Amino acid sequence: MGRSPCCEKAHTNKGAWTKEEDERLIAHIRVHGEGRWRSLPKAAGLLRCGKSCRLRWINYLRPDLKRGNFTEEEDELIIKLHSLLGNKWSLIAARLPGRTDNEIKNYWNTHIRRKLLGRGLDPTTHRPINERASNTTTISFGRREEKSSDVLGHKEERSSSEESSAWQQQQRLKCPDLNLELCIAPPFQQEPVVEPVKRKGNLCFSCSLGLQKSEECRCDRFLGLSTEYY
DNA sequence: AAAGTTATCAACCGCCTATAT
DNA sequence: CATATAGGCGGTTGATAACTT
Repeated sequence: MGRSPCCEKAHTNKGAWTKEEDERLIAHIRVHGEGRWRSLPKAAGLLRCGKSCRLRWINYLRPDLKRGNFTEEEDELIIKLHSLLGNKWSLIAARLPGRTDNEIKNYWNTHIRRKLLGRGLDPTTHRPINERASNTTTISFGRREEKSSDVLGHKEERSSSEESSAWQQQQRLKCPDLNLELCIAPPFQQEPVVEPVKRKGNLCFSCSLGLQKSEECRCDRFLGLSTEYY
């Protein structure tokens, strides 16, 4: 017994949306508003999964979507937010009006990741890549064709090349094709942007309730970042 | 011009959480 | 409190456009 499917898969369309499907979805949401995604397809006369409708609306049809290329300011804001939040794309998207989490996620994977690598920064940790060599310990589990003997102190023990190759053969049998590398690094120490107490104080009541984008919001900062970007 | 490779991005999948019953 | 359901999220896939050989 697995988890029940979110909708009836047998009678639902998949893949790219047609113009007609888009129009039906838009017309339905204009009249009934967002929400009740599970029942929406039937009500709107769509042969789609509710989740698919929600995704199509949020990522593509919503009228407030910005579209177009990301600006340099948006790039830097995404990088800054990612260094603070990690892969929390929905939280990052919440700070970029008109952009969706899916769009930002795709943009990160295709552009920003490379941009950071070009700057010599690890896109995951936001730390310099060459820092890895000095601050990390690498443990390798693997067979080393030529040098395994000297590392483990077997070099002197080998009296002939024949004996050496027999020992290597033995090691191969113990670790067939195993070539794993584990890297251990100290946790990333990010300079706190603001003091925690102060940060809390900067959140207005609606934000403290998790309503960052509400009309009642009186915050001018979020996670220590000025909202001057937009 | 054709074939092969790479980049892009819309859409799907499955898991998790919040809420309703 | 336990269970069911809906919504939301992040990771991944697949189609296709763009580019290279």
